[in-house]
Amino acid sequence: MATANRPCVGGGHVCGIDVSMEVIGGKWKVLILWALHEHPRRRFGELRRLVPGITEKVLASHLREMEADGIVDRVAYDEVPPRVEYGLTKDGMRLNVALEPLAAWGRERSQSA
Amino acid sequence: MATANRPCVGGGHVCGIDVSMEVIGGKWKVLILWALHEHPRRRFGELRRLVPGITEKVLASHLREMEADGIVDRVAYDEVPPRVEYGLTKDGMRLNVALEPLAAWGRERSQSA
DNA sequence: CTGTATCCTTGGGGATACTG
DNA sequence: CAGTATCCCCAAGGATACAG
Repeated sequence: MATANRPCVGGGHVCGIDVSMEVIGGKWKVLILWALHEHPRRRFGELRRLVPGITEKVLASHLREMEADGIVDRVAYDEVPPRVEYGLTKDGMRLNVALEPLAAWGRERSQSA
Repeated sequence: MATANRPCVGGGHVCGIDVSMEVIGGKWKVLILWALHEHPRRRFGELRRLVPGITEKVLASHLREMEADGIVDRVAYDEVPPRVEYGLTKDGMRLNVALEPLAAWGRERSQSA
């Protein structure tokens, strides 16, 4: 999980924001998080439609990274045709909650713009 | 200020997180925000030291973007040698507050790791 | 349907030198 | 001190084709 090479210290304690930024740093990750929050347990194809503009390759790689980071879990059903469902882990849900104030800030900002 | 070309809608309302992500998207921006939060009204050179690893060019361009986004304000004193101070605007402070839960999430995560 | 495999492009950021 | 000006690089993403 590639530790940050930036100290990000102040007054002797770590700020922690850099850790979070690495996890949500991918171009579409917060959007995937948001989609999974509003539409729990979504399939690959549905996710692709829920995040317009993303390509299959990027969606797949982002999902794998998010899985490795423990914020998304993947359940593959052994069927034909294949079926896979993605959902948020507990930690992913907590991340989403932690993201809410930031989202609110963005919403206020686009309103007053 | 380059509007996102991503809809980021769900259930009919905009999520807003994409707006925020554009503002804090630069590689070092959250660190600059954090530094300015812990050390208000800092000079260019001080900031450079407070954010170890950043180059002058990138610090300057990030500061300019953050200024354009209205989260940082720049005060130049007409002296010799030149002296410039950077600080957070009201909106920048609110952004920092909105970032705190995310920072907490990151802190918890590095602890349990 | 759920993905890989390839190939290619772009721009954000790094290194360095220079200036008012 | 507080920045520009250049040049360069590379990894994150995009487009497209193919596979189990």
